[in-house]
Amino acid sequence: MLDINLIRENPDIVRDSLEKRGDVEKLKMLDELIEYDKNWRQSLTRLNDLRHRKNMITSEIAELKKKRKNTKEKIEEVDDIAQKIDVLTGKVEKYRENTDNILLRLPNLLHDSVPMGKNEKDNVEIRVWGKQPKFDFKPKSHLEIASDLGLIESERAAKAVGAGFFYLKNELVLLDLAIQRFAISFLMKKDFTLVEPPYMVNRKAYEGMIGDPFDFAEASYKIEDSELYLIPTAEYPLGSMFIDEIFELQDLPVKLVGVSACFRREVGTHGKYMKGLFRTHQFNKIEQFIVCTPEQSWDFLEELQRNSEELYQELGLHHRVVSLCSGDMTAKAAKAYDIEVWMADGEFRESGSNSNCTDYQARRLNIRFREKLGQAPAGFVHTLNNTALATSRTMIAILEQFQQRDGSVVIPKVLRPFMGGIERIG
RNA sequence: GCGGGGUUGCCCUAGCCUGGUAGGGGGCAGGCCUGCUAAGCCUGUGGUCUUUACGGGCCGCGCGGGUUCAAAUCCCGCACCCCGCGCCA
Repeated sequence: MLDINLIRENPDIVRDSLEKRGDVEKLKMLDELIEYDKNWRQSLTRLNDLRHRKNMITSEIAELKKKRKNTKEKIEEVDDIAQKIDVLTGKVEKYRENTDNILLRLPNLLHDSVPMGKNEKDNVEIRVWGKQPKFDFKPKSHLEIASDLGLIESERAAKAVGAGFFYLKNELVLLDLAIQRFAISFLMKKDFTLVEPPYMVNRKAYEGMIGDPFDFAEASYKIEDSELYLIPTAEYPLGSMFIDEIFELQDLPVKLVGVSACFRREVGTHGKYMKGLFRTHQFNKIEQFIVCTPEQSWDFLEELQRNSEELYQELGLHHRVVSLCSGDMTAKAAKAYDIEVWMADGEFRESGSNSNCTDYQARRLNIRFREKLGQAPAGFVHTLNNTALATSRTMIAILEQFQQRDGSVVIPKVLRPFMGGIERIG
């Protein structure tokens, strides 16, 4: 959520950012918001005037009562004002509701360094690491590899659950776990605190983290008969751990590594790449999450990025880093990098995403920090989240990049200690 | 699931029975007095509106309703926390 004061004082900054995102609809909403806010403030002033008059008379009544004098006239007068207050209150609330609804839907301000662009085609490649694997045979897709090795059941999953779910078996399960253990060890060495969060959050937490609440219904799995939702990423419960908290300066930054399953409905992704494990309703992910001061967040964005890239490098996976362009940026992010890993059909595809959400989530969730002990909070913290490794997409890359002519797959050295020394599957 | 206790500003706490300006302490900030291991005193302290505020107003006691001229206080509903009991892998 943006600071309403920023919108009042510098609407052009907000407008420029929305134009850069190419979000015509939100530009219109911004103008509406400014109008609603103006009306809200005007009618609030009038309402407060009426309340003031009512309070004055009320205390006069208290005085009269003390002196045992007649209060009938005053009470009639106050009844009259009370009616006007009722009417005006309804108006004020309506204006406020309208501003709030729009405010919640406006995306974060973009950082100056975000490249201009319309969609993912305009993302800017920053680095490519490793060499494209060369095969002297026709490489298979991960789904073929895993099926041929008896490591995956998709048709049976469709019977038991539905499309987009999978049973993993034997070495593929071990690989999944090894990827998680590897990423966890790596990040714990870098002073991240390991957290297994709840796999469900309540509505306030979900809406606070997501950005535009409009996306909410499409993104979330709701638990029937409760206000609980399956998490789409550990980021959600990690961030909402700190709802309404005030951090002391010396307790920042908070560096967390979350380990969890993630659940996504993937509504509205028709036409996108769907093959095999790439887009599933459930997958496991190791997530980096940071809470810090506004001064620290841009350095941490780069630090988180280095961590992710090191993980891919240690795995030996050919990948590239792109800076997301203005049109491809999620609502909550001020700036984001994606890591795209190479797949055997010759494409780089997103396997992780690193975002600085600045104070956008913190303002919604009321997470603040204090500059000095005993003082009132100085402002909102900044939050960042970055995939360390999502097991499904990392497994795709491992299976496809390290496949052999005989159908077997060589396991990256760094993972072997975490899977009982297995060097090769198949 | 049942019973009991609780939720007050940056923190702690009083006020609730018996409705009438949210009081005290701590911390923090500023000021005053003083001068020797220091201490004392005063003022301020949340959000918001008033274009700016010397100022003024409104809101704010877990959340949402209700009663009332007036609600932290009374009534109803809900959430969360603590204790005990029950159930449970």
